[in-house]
Amino acid sequence: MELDETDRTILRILQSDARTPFSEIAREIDMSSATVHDRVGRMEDAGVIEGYHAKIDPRAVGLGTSALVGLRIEQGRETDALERLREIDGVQEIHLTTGEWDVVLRLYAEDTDGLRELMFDEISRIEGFSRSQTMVILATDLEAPALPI
Amino acid sequence: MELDETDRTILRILQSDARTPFSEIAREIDMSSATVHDRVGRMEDAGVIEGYHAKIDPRAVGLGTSALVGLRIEQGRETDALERLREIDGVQEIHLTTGEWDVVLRLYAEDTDGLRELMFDEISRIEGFSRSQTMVILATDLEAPALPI
DNA sequence: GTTGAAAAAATATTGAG
DNA sequence: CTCAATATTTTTTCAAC
Repeated sequence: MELDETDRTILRILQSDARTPFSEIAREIDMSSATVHDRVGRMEDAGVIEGYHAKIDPRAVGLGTSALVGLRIEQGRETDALERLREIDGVQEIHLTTGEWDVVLRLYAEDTDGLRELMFDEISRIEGFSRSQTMVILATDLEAPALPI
Repeated sequence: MELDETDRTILRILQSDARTPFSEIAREIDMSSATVHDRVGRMEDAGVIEGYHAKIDPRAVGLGTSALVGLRIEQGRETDALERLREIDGVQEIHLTTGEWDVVLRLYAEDTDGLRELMFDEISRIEGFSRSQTMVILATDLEAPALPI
């Protein structure tokens, strides 16, 4: 789908606040709210807008500990291993990467003990990983909720 | 702030769809929409809900390439280096970690050339980094927009 | 594609238990 | 904290350009 500058402005606004009324967006882009409604609908249909999500403070829900985990997967076991990773509660992201690791995970847990449980009782039990490295996130300095559109 | 099971259910719903009408949430938790309104407002005020954001497909806006970058920072240069990193367009996340790297970044760029520009023209120019490793994300298998509440 | 206006639906507010 | 009722806003639809 082709996006013009108006579409991109709408995306910027909805990225920073998904609950901005269409009427307010309409004022900012100097068009009617019916147009905003139309354009947003088309971007939703086209998959440009994938969804609207509340951002929750992880600590507030008892998930104060996070980590990045690099994994090496033995050849031929990729599909199975990934499928099992996907099913684990606390595995928030799975990225396939170039470089030292084949896969990098982002984990969330209650505390370091929860992290240990995730690593030893869940992830380590999956066959196919030859090596791993855990990087505990001490602090997140920036986690921009919006892409630089 | 103390969250009861009702609050957590509301959070789960708003995480998966931030635009769910309060009336529908009310039906699901079997309370009035005024109560939902009240609880959501209190969770917003308390910072439990940090915001509502549209999730945009990065490829649709020309940001089809992403990478993780590990960095080592020379002692004493942490504050300055982080501040400059924060200002760079395309640096989406900055995590301070234990282990091999002091800092791990998540970058977004148009393509591999944009990634090179980010790395060589922006990040490498910042003083204080002694070593770095770039892991290009070939694919993202999972990127859950919701925490396991 | 866009618009204004009407209809439908949702949210914000109020007052009371 | 919760609710019902009311007031206000927003979303949605639609005929017309």
